Amino acid sequence: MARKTGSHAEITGPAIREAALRLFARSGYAAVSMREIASEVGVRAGALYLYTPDKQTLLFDLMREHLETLLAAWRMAKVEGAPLERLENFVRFHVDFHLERRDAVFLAYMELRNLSEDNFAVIEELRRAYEEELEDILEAGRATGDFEVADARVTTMALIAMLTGGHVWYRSGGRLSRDAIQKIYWDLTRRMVTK
Amino acid sequence: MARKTGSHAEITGPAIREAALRLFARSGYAAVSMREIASEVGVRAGALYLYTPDKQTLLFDLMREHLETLLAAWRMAKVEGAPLERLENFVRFHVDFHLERRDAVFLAYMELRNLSEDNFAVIEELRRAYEEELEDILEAGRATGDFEVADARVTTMALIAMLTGGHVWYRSGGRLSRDAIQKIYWDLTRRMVTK
DNA sequence: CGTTGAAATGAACGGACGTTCAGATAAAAC
DNA sequence: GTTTTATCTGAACGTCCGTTCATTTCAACG
Repeated sequence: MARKTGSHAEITGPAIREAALRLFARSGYAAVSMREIASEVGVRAGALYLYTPDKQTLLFDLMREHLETLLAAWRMAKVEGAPLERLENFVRFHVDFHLERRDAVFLAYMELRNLSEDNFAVIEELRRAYEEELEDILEAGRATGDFEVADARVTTMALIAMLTGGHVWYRSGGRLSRDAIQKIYWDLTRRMVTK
Repeated sequence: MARKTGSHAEITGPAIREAALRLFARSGYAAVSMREIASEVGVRAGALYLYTPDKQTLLFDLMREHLETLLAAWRMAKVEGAPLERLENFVRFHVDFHLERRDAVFLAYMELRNLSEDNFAVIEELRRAYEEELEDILEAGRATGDFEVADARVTTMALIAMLTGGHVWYRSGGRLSRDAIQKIYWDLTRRMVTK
C-alpha cells in the first residue's frame, strides 16, 4: 500500500517534522521512538527514512530551523534608534516569539546534550549570535550612559533566562494575554538596566 | 563474587545515587541505562535493584531529595525583617544553593516529563512551596510600600528563572566568583522590585 | 491502457533495554 | 571452624530500538 490519495511528500515531510517536534518536546528525544513519530503521522517507521537520513539529523534539523527562524525574524524586527528603544523592541520581540513556540523553545534548550559534537557546535554558534544582539544593545546603552550595567555578559544571560522562562508557565488563553506579559517583562527589564 | 572488602550497602547506595544524578543530568533520564549506572559504580545492573525498586523511583527519589534539601536549607537560612532585607537574603541563598548543585538543578527542571503522574504531583507541590516563599516576600514588600510590583506571580517566575539561569553558564573557577555573581544578581533583583 | 516512478509497506537485522532470580561469595556471628 | 546473612553475579526473559531493503501500491504520464 502506497500512494494513497492525498499522501504525498509535500504533506508527509512537514507532518513528520511537526510530529517529531511535538513528541520530542513533550517526552524528550531519547524517549521517543521512530515508530511513535511514524504512527502520529499515519505511516510506518521505514517511511521516515525517505525524509531524514536518521533520528539524530531529524533533531538537529528541528533545532537549526528554530534558531535560523529566530535570527531571521529578529533581523526583520530589529530597529535602529536610542538604546532604550532598541531594548524595548528586543524584549517585546523575544517574548512574543518565544511564547508562540513553546515546543521549539523547549527542544532548543533541553536537547543540546543529545546532539553530536559537530551539530552542537552549529547550534551553539546560532544561539551565541542571537545573545550577542542583546549584549550589543546593553553595551550601546552603557556607552551613551542610558543604561547602568555592571556586567553586560551576566546581565545578558540573566535577561535571556528571565524573558524565556515564560514558556514554562505560559498557557494560551490563561490569566494573562501575551501583550500583558510583554508589558510586565519590559517593565522589569527597563528597571534592571536603568538607574 | 560478592562482599568484596569495602563494598557495603552504606557505600554502594549513595554511590548509585551520585552516579545516577550525574549521568541523568548529563545525558537525560531516558538516555541512561541501568547498566551504565551500575558500571559507573563498579557493579552489575542487577545489584541496583537492592537499592531501588525501579529506574523511575530512582529518578523520583533524586528529585524529591533535591527539593526537600532545598526547602530544609531555606528554612534554616530564612530571616525575619524588612522586605528588602528578606529579599536580599532569598536571592543570595538561592543563587548560592543553585550554583553549588548544577546536576541536581538540571535534573529537577528537565526531567519533570519523565515522572509518573503521582510522582509529578509530589515534586510540583514541593516546587510550588518554594516559589511561594519568594512570592510572599514580594507581597510583603508591596504591602509596606517598599516594593513596586505590578504582578507578584509573574515577577516571582521571572526572578526564579533569572536567578536559576546561572547554572547554565556558571563554571566553578571561571571569570566570576559565586560571591560576585550573587552581588550582580542581587543588584538586578533590587532594581526590578523597587522604584 | 500499459508503463513509469514516487511513496510507503512489512518483515527482518543485531543489539540494547529494564527487570528477575537462583546461585555464588565472603565478611560477620557464633 | 562452621553457620549465617548481606551483597552481588550471571544468565536469562520478553520487548523495543534504529535502520535497511525487497516488494507493493497507485497517481500520473505517454
